[in-house]
Formats: sequence, structure tokens, C-alpha cells
Amino acid sequence: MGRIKVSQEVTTRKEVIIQHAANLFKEKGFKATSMRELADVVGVEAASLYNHIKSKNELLNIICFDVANRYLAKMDEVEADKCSTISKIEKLLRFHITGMVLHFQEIYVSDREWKHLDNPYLSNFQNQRRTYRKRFASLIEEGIKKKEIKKIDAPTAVLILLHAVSGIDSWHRSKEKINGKELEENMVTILIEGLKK
Amino acid sequence: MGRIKVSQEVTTRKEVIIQHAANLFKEKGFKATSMRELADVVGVEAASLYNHIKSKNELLNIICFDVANRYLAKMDEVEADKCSTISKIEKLLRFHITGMVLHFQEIYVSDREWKHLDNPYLSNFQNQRRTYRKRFASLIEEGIKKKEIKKIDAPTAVLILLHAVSGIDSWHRSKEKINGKELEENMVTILIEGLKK
DNA sequence: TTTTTCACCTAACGTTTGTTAGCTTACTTT
DNA sequence: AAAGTAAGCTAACAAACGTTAGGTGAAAAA
Repeated sequence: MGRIKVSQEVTTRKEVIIQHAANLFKEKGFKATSMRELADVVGVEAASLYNHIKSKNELLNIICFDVANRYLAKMDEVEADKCSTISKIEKLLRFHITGMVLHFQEIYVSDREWKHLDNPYLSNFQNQRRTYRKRFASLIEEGIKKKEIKKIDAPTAVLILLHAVSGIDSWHRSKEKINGKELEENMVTILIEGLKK
Repeated sequence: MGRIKVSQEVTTRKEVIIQHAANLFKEKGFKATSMRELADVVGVEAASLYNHIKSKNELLNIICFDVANRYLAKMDEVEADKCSTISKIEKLLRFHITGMVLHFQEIYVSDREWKHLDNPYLSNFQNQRRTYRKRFASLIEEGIKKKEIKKIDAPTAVLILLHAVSGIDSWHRSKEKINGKELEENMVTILIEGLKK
């Protein structure tokens, strides 16, 4: 069929494949995406993919842990920051939102398709996810103690924040959509005001 | 293997199958659930399922439209209600929350797996979904006009509400969870306060 | 008790799946 | 120009998939 073309941003053929995979996994789901389909959009025969990747599941692994690691790194950064707790939470929220606005395919996949990871990656991913949420909840509890935030159940608040953000997926699909920055401000307004005391 | 047992609440064998299907689709996803697996938990051979259902996709159809119709009916009811706009929204929100708390399998499936519906059901479902959200957004805009709600983008608010609710799925999975009623109050507090002017 | 109907079985079908083996072509380096 | 490596191809595999055909046994109706 042809050679895989690399560009300046996407320098290796493996990365090209991963990007197309993220797109397809997002649109059709991991299980519903076949290697032949992926090969088609890459512009190559299915078997040729295996010159660059080990398996279909490796693609999912890479996508999921790429995202997970980005969030953990951001959490480190924010925790170390010297500012009010509520604005730490706002920073995290904004990070989630801009992430979803700019490269939502991977995040969407990592959010929705991680169930199809195979062990040991599966347990690993679940652990990372759990600790991330715990650290997030701790921030909220800290905010409650400092009376910056109203008295609510912290895990519930985390759940609301994270899932509200994942709804940005349908913003992408919608026809008459406001721009990304407006979206961010609207979400922050509703959610952060909802938390504040 | 044996006969499918019906109970007082679940009176037909088809309903038994649907319920197990909803469970599996929720846990593993539609595509990742095989008819042989479903047959296993039902306690019967795979081929035997086809005495009661037409196809695997019929199961998904039934689950998705069951949920969609429930929500549309509730929307009719709430719109006709004579109360403030903000409390209409609160009523809808509470309906979504209790739905997720009580029989979340079906709702979860309808939310996440509808992509695998086949036409004409797919377009049909998408239409219903779109109108539901539009009616929800209209309520919010009405609330803004009446100055009950702060000036925000209505579709964004809808998106936040609906997706925040779908996060209740991870509440079900969590170990140290507060009870359903508390969860509901927490969510309403954060989200409705977030909307109010 | 006989007949009919429903519920289930085994066996098999045609596809589609992820992946491998072995060969050829196109770039890169010498 | 020759040699070596990287990237692609065709063909095929074993397994899993949804589904159908045709037969068996048990419950319900006669």
C-alpha cells in the first residue's frame, strides 16, 4: 500500500500508529477496532504494523500510561505549589479541562477503555488511578479544614470534578460549540463556585 | 445445563437474559462480552439463548431504549410541574442520581455502549439523546432568564450535570462509600449551588 | 394418556479476529 | 555500486465470534 509517513511532530512510525490507534479506539472502542482497520487508516497492511509494535494491547498500554503519568506529574507539581488549597484544586481542574480540549482522544481512551488492559498493566493502572484520586481527595479535605471549601464528602467531590470533565467529549461532538477557553471558564465557574464555602 | 429460572420480579426468561446481559455489558463492555459468556451466567448453552432473543444487538437495543424512554417520560413530567426552574433542574438531577444508585447497570450501558447500536436504532437513539439534552438546556436558559441561575453556557451546564452523575459508577466500586442518600445530598449541594446565582 | 408446545441440547456454519513466517522492495551506509 | 538494514508485502494459522439447523426431553393442554 505504501510507507508510513512521519512528520516533524510525530517522528517515529510507532508514534504515527499510536495516534491513529487512539483515534479509532476513541471512536469505536478498543475491542471494536480491528488491526486491519487500523492498518487501513495508517495506510499499510495489517501484518506490517507488527514491524513497529508488539501487539494490539501494547497500543492500549502506551496510551493509558502516557495519560496516567502526565496526571501524576501534574499532581506532584501542584502539591508542591505554595498557594491556597482551592486554587490548587482549580489548577488541577484547569489542567484536566485543557487536556480534554487539546488532545482528548488519548484521555478519552485512557478513561473509558482501561478495562481492556491485561495484567500486570491492569492492576498497575488501577493502582495509579486510585492513588491519584486519593491525593485529589486529600486536597479537598485540606480545603474543608481550612474552611475554604464547604463541608462535603471529599471522594464525591473528586468524582464529580473528574467525570464532569470527561463530558467534554460531547462538547467536541456538538455543532454549535463555544470555544475552548469559554468552556473552561464556564466549567470552573460552576464547579469551583459549587465547592467554595 | 438446566432451565432458566424466572422469579416474581423477573417473570419472563427474556428478562432474565436481559438483566444478566446488562450486568456483563457493564462490566466488560458490549463487544467484549460473548454470547457464550452470557449463556454461562444464565446457566444455559449459547444456542439456547436464541429461543428467547433475536440477536445480541437486540439485547443492547432493549437496554438502551428502556433507559432513554424512562428519562424522556420524566422530562415530560418535570416540564409540566409548577415550580421554580431551579427546582425542576434539581428534580431531574435527583432522578438521574437515584437512577444510578438503584439500577445503574442499564443506565451505565445505555450511556457508554450505545455506539454499538445498529441502524436504524443508532440514529434513533442519538436523536432522543439530543432532544433530551436540548430540553434540559432550555430549562437552564429559562432559569438564567428568571435570574435563578448564574449566567453560564447552558449546554455546558447540562454536560457537567449529566456526566457528573455518570461518575456514580465509581462510587459503586469504591470500598468506603457513604450511603446513597448522602451521596445524593452531596452531589446536589455541589452542583445546584454551583448553578445558583 | 396422548398430543402439542416450549425450552434446551449438540454440532456445525461462515466470518472475523490477532498474530506469525517467509519473501520482496526501498532506503541508508559504506 | 555493493552491502546491510528497515519497512513493507502475501499467505496463512488457530482461535473466537454470532448464529442456524435439526434433534431430544420435559412441561402444558387436550
